[in-house]
Amino acid sequence: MTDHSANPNRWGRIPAWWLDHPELDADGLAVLAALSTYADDMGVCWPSQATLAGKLKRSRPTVNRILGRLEALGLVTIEHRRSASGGRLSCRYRLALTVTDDAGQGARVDSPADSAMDSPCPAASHEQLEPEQNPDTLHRRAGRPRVAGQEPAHARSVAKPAPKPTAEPVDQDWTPSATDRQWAASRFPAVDLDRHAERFVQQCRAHGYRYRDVAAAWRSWLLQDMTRMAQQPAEATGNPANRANRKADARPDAKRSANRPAADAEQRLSAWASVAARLNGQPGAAAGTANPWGVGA
DNA sequence: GTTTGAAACACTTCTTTCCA
DNA sequence: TGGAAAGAAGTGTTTCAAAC
Repeated sequence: MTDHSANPNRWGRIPAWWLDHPELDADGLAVLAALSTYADDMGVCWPSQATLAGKLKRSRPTVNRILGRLEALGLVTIEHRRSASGGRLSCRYRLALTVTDDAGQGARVDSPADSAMDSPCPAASHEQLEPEQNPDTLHRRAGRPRVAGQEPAHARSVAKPAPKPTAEPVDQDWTPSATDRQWAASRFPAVDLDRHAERFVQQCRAHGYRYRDVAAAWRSWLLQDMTRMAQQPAEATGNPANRANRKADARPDAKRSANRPAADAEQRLSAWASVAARLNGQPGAAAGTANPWGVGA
């Protein structure tokens, strides 16, 4: 990610649904806000606890406790890092920028509490992910011609909101269309598409996931599943021992459960699928990321 | 009862110092 | 010059007492 942590002019992005979270207090929001100023466009950053404590004028243990609560709420995913030689590094924090079933817990961007009178910005201003946050990027943006749908969030706040489809739960009988099957078969000919689609439907219904474009969401799941299988064949087998050993190796004194990686992957999957669905609903809205999942390409 | 901060702890790498 | 030992530095976690 771009290292702009030392730049005092950096800024962060705070999803409105964080404010609607019933269990997120001021301290938690402060830590999330601090993290967001370090995070990249995917919400990933790795400031040390000491750094966060210094910025927030709190002690390091206090920040650590708040981070623990945020992780429990699903608002941030904490990954303990080790250097190549095994040394301990600061944790990597992944912010939950989009609403997932685990992290949302009743909080919705389109919360009933947010009437039109309470919303100074059009809903569309929540939608776009920023490619970068450093001032250099802002300057570049200011000097370059804009493509429709690529305006930064603060600029879009005064733009006319684009109509967006309503997110709907995945139908029990949903199956990929012929076009979707052709698309999937061309990329992953060895995959049992019916089985994958069935698992997708069951997972979505089990967690209450809602999508504006179910097909795009399924494509995103498929792409991510295949990527995971290619990168982590041992974990993809679902062998608990492998996951436990990997975690133990990464952090011997950890007390966290061994199934964290699976939960992390599930959360990321949901978030990415949600974003992919929205991007698919707004062609060319990837803001320079060139449609990272290739969905709808 | 809850929240907070100080202190101590464990773990590792890196640097410095000493000695053969 | 090279290896071993000691100390410093940086990280996250836990405990405990004080304040609210």
